[in-house]
Amino acid sequence: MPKTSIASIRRLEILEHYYSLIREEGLEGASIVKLARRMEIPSSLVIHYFKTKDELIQALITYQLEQYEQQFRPRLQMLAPEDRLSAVLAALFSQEWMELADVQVFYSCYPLIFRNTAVRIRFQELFARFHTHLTSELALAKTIGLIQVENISIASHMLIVWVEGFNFYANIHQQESLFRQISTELYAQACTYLGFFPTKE
Amino acid sequence: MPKTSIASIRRLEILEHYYSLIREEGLEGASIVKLARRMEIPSSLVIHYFKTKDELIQALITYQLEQYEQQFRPRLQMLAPEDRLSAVLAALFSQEWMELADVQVFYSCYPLIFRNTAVRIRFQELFARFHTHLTSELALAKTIGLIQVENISIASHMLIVWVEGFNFYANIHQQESLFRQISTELYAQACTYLGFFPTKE
DNA sequence: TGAAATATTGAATGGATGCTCAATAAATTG
DNA sequence: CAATTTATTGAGCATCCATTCAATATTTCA
Repeated sequence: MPKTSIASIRRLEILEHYYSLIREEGLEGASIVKLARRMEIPSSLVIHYFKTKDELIQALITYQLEQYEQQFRPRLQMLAPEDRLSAVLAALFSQEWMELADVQVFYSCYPLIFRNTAVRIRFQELFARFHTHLTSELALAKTIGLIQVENISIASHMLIVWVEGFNFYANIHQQESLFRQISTELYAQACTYLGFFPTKE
Repeated sequence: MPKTSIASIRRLEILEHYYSLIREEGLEGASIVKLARRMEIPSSLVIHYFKTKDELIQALITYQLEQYEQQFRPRLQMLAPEDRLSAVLAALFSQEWMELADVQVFYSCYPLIFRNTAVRIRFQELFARFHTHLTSELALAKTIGLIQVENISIASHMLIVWVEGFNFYANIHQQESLFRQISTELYAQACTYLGFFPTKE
């Protein structure tokens, strides 16, 4: 008698398969029939758990954004306050960060914000939380005199813009050397902007 | 006996309708049948000009990226060298700039870079040209001592990252006040980064 | 244990999709 | 003008799609 009923297990199973299907074939290539075939269940079972395709996509996005957030949250909370900020900044522009969410799925869902209000709101919420975390991180750093920047809320927006722009641009080029050049420069420029001078070791 | 044969006219007509169809229904909702219905022609005529759907999408992206480029090119070449850079920078983070390409179409096509090599290359080329223009703009500014930044090639990459990140982030929020705040800050920070101090009027 | 609720199946529906094909109309060119 | 190429049409095909439905199996719980 597990608290997680069979229903929630199945739903999760379906979402995971849907996720990997989209990863391989894109959002437009991922149909319920293909999904069911891949799981070796009738498509009607999928519909049993998600009444319509829109409901499935909605759940997929929630799942995907939760995954993303669950991964970046711990990365923002670690270490002693002095080392912390530089670690956070380095993480933001790292290869590792870019692979938090599967880019294929993430960028396939993104254009839905233009037609699907529910999706737009989910993205807004995600980035609102991202912004909150960054802001409290900057607040901490400012308290102990690590950074000088005046408006930490705006500074957080700036960091997000840089991270997202970096990901967007890097995906197009998939070129190791350019990637490193830009990420290094972004890191340095972010430090300057924040008025932050990490003690090198 | 126009040099543009009836074929190229038709092809363009089809692409324009396809573009506006995607704008309304997204890439996944835009089928050849719907496209033909909207143009009041049989779908086989569409196939006559674009043998497969992939060919149609390919042409659409070329068309879309050309539109985009034809619009930003003139915006980067104007005015006297002294006023020019600040105008360019202001343009990059403007509402107007964001509307150069239809966001719906642009961001719907973007995820194709992950599975469609031809699409990826087209995006690479577009941004390569964008980068070239920006770099020569910065080179000019540096020659006349307007900016101090050392590596103008990297600086151009940075500008692109900021522009794209800004667009990505702004689309999510569609909130006028936040938009203005961030764009103002980005402009200021870009000036600082470049070592550029526009003479205010 | 037995009744009600849920999970699972498989067949079926109507509609859309990408695309083919053969036929006709129009334009181009020798 | 005649021959050939191109543009346009409409019917048709196999396939896939999201979703429905009725029937059966399994689980839950009183």
